[in-house]
Amino acid sequence: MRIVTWNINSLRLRLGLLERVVAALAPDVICLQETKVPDELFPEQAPARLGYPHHLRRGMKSYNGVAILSRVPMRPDDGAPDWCLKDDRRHVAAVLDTASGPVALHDFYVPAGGDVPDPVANPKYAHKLAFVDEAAAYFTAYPPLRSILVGDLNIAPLEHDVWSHRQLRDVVSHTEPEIARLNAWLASGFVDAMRHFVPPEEKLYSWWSYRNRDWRASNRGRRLDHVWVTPDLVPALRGLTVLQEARDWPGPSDHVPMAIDLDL
DNA sequence: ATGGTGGGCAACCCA
Repeated sequence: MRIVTWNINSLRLRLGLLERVVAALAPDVICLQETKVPDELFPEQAPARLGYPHHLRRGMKSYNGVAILSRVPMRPDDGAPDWCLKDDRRHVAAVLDTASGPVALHDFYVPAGGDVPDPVANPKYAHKLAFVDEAAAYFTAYPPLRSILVGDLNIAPLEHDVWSHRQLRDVVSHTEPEIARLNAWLASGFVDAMRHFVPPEEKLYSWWSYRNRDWRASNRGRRLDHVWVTPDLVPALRGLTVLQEARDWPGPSDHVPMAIDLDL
């Protein structure tokens, strides 16, 4: 089973690149973030045309939005709360019907948090911290089993998840309060599946800003996108592919797609 | 210290 996660930064604008992701990675399941399309304007025929007869979407106008496309049957999992009571379409969950039994799949888009790393001065940063606190509390209260959590978590927790740990200490996405909360969320029942494959002393990024002349030359990346699995699925982990070449495709997202393989 | 580039969608919001 191959599951892809990708912050597509507008589903409608990048349907062609989504097709390219399908050709490059042949995923069984695709989790998207920042679809930026309300449900009533979702391109209804696109998933089936790409080979995904099953899909779930939770979108809104202009901002946020998540979707899961699947080749394998799944049912919606509506158990989670409305995070921060904002109804801002940052999470969709499904239960996948796999050969080894049901597996829960969570697709998250965590608030980016604005520019100023001060929850008093910056409500977007306060929202981000509260969102991660809520998610950690939820999974602590309802310990996950046979679960996969993916998405744009907008936090790069490790020193080598950013191009310069020293220079990003006070940059939102790599601040101590965010990292502490992300670690608490992870500890609520998950293992970092990306770092299962790539040792923590090795640089690993999933996002490169649009605001660089040459993203590859400067390589000022961050690992904002994550794949977590519950410990009971660790023995099923088979591989990780970060499709860095997609950052060079015409009209790219600033995030690259990545695939996790599991023997399910 | 600053501003750099994107998307959505019609003025600035957000990343």
